Formats: sequence, structure tokens, C-alpha cells
Amino acid sequence: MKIFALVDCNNFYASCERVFDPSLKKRPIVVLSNNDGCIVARSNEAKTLGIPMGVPYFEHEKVIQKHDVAVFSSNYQLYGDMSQRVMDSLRLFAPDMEVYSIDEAFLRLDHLQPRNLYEYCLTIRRKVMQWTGIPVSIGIGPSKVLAKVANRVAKKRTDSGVFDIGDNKTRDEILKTLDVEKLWGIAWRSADRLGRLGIRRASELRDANPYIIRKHLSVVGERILRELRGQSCIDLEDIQPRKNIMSSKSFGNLLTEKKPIEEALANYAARACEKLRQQNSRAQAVYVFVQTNEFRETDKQYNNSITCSLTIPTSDTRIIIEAAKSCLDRIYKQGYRYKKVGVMLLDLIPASLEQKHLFAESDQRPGDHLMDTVDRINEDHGPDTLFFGAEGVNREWKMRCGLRSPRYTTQWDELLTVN
DNA sequence: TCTGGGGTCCTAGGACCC
DNA sequence: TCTGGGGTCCTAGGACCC
Repeated sequence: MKIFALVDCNNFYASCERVFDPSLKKRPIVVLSNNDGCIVARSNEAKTLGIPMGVPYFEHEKVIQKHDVAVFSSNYQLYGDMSQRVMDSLRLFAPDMEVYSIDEAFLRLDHLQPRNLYEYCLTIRRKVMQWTGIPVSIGIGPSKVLAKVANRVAKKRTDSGVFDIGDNKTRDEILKTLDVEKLWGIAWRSADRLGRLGIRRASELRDANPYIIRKHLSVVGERILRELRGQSCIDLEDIQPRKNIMSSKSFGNLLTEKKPIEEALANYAARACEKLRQQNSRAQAVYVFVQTNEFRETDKQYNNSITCSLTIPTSDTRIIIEAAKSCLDRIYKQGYRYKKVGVMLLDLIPASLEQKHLFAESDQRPGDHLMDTVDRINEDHGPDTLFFGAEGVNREWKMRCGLRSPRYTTQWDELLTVN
């Protein structure tokens, strides 16, 4: 039988901040999205204050000030690096592992005796805490969906932080009280449909007729049903190269002129190309979009997008920037206040798989070596050490992130200091 | 004044083929 | 006026995830 464990970092972003600043230990914390727009992470104390997830920051500023909540802009370099440390630690305990998101991983623990599972996970949890300072919760079950359910329970067991849903009797009790929309893969739309079939609890979905569920929720729904029965349908996934790579951000301020928008676009394109080369792919098409601010009802609205294919599959930032700029030329219109521009690289293929040029002397493209060098320098000396002229130097479109903590683990000049 | 970013998978329907 | 039967491929849109 398969045994899955879902390891989930508790309030990950907030916990990352705490690792480097012990004075935050009991203080409520919120972490903001890009541009300090929305609240995307909260410590338990902040949740207790009733601050919701994913809401605009400015709407809750009063409560936040009143209760002396610590507020942070997103520090993705820090969170990414801490995530890496957690995942590296987990791998030592279970080489058969899927990194599911920045703060979650599924492990296969089939090799353990069921009676040892719980103890083993307690050890994992203790070691991750010791090595990284990040608290995690671990749910154990015979399928991914059940491991997810178990993790919800584990989160509430603050003493141990581990829960095994293997026992049939307790499992049944838990599923009887769990609403279907709390299940992994069921959101409000599916929950609505199930509600119309009279299915509201997880146990009711488990006991429903698979064919009926398939008719209403497609194979996705049927798989969840079977997983609830303990029949594993969703296995660990290997890391696959991305099929699309997207880069887009809201501007710090609304923009009307084309020039700064073009620079921002070039910057996002450069980021996307870095990711593209990291996974050893080339793009065959580029998609560009522009958006005005939909929340400003008095502003004239304009959204548009365009896709153009590239003559040769490429990962050369210079070519992609040029292509993106010519896309922008075709959709940019004067007289609007723009909020966001974005670029997506499409139809990605492995660099190795591409059609060779009939008359080319070498397999390597002239640009490959240059891009490789740029990437290496930026990796060694920090992002933006080398950048493209098209990205500009003023960067008036840069997002706001005034509340960011130091990048303790990735920047030499921002190391933690102890007095 | 201020409202995130980046992905995946599945299905239906149209276009096209022989 | 009558108008087959089987495919494949592509795209857009829906739904969901963190």
C-alpha cells in the first residue's frame, strides 16, 4: 500500500521573518503581496485578530496599527532560499518526494511500518525545526487527498504537529464533519454543484456513485472521490519543465507613456528568459498583454493582448525583448493609465530537441555563450549586476516594497548582525 | 491614494482530414 | 433535393492550486 505524508510549513512567510528576528515571536505578523497590495500571509496571532487572507492591505490598516502587527513586504529571495533549505532537509528523510509548492512537499513513506510512521514524522518535524527554524505540520494518509485532510488536523494539534489518518474509524469521523469545499481540488463552484446533489460533507462525496460524480465534476471529481476511499489515484509527480513561463507585475504607479512601460516589459522579459534558460528550454512564441486599473471606475478601461511566434526557437534575451517590444507596439494605445504589463513565453521546447540549422557550423547558437555568461555573473554577484539597456535605469515603474526585511541569506551586505 | 503573481489540467467545440 | 462516419488537432474557457 502507498503511504503519503504532506509536509506543510506553518504560516511560511511569517515564520521566515521570525527565524531572523526573535522579537517577532509572539507578535502578530502579516506579509504583503507585490506592491504591498494584498495580505498574503499571516501568523496565527494575526489570524486570531480576524485579518483575512488575500484582502487589500489598506482596508485593514487600522486594525493592524491598533494591535501593533508587524508588516512586511514580500521578500521572495529570503522565502525562496528558506524553502530550499526545508526541502533539502526533507529529502534526507524521504528521497521519494515531490516539492508541491514553496511551502509544501509530499513524501512517500511506503517503506516504513505503519506503527513507526508517527514517530518518524515527529523526528522529521523536530529536525526541520532544528536545521532551518521553520515549524512544519505533517499529515499522513494512503492518498494525497487524505494526507491533505490529515494535515488540516495536524495543524490543530499544536503539541505534536503530526496526524495519521490511517485508522478507519477516526478517518470516518473526520470526513463526516469536513465540508467538501475544504477538500484539495474542490472549490466553491464544485461545492455548489455537489450541494445541488445533496452532497455537503467529505464522507458523502466518498460514498457517492463515482459515475454520477464523473458526470458532474469530470474525472477530476471522480479521482477525489476515490482518493477519499483510500484508493490512490494521484501519484507523486516528477519535476517537469514548465510549459509556459510568465512574468508580469503591477507598476508602482500608473503609467501613461510608452517608454517606461516598454522598459518594464523588457525587464519582465529578461526575468522570464532567465527562468527559460534555467530549465534548458527555448520559446517558440511570445504573448504580451497590457491592463489598466479595473478598480478605478472613473478611468477609461483598456485591456489587450497579442501573441506572436518567433522565427526560430530561442532563449536569447535580446531577441525576446525585441519580439515583446514589437508586440507592445501593436497593442499600446495612448490616452490610458496603465497598471500592468506582462509577457508569457509559449510553446517551450527542450533546447536539445530543436531542429538544427542545415548549414550551421556549430551546435551552439552565437547567443548561447553570451547568455550563459550573463547568467553566471548575475548568479555570482547578485541579480541586476548585468542587465539589458532596454530595461532602462530610472525604473519609475518599480513596485513598492518599502517594508521588506533584509535578504539575510542571499545578500552579503544584508547579513544578520548581532550586537 | 492603496486592490498579487504564476502555474496546471480538463472539456467542449470548431476546423480539418480521408 | 438528397448529404456518412470516423478521426485528429487546436483553442478558448473553466476550474483549481499555492
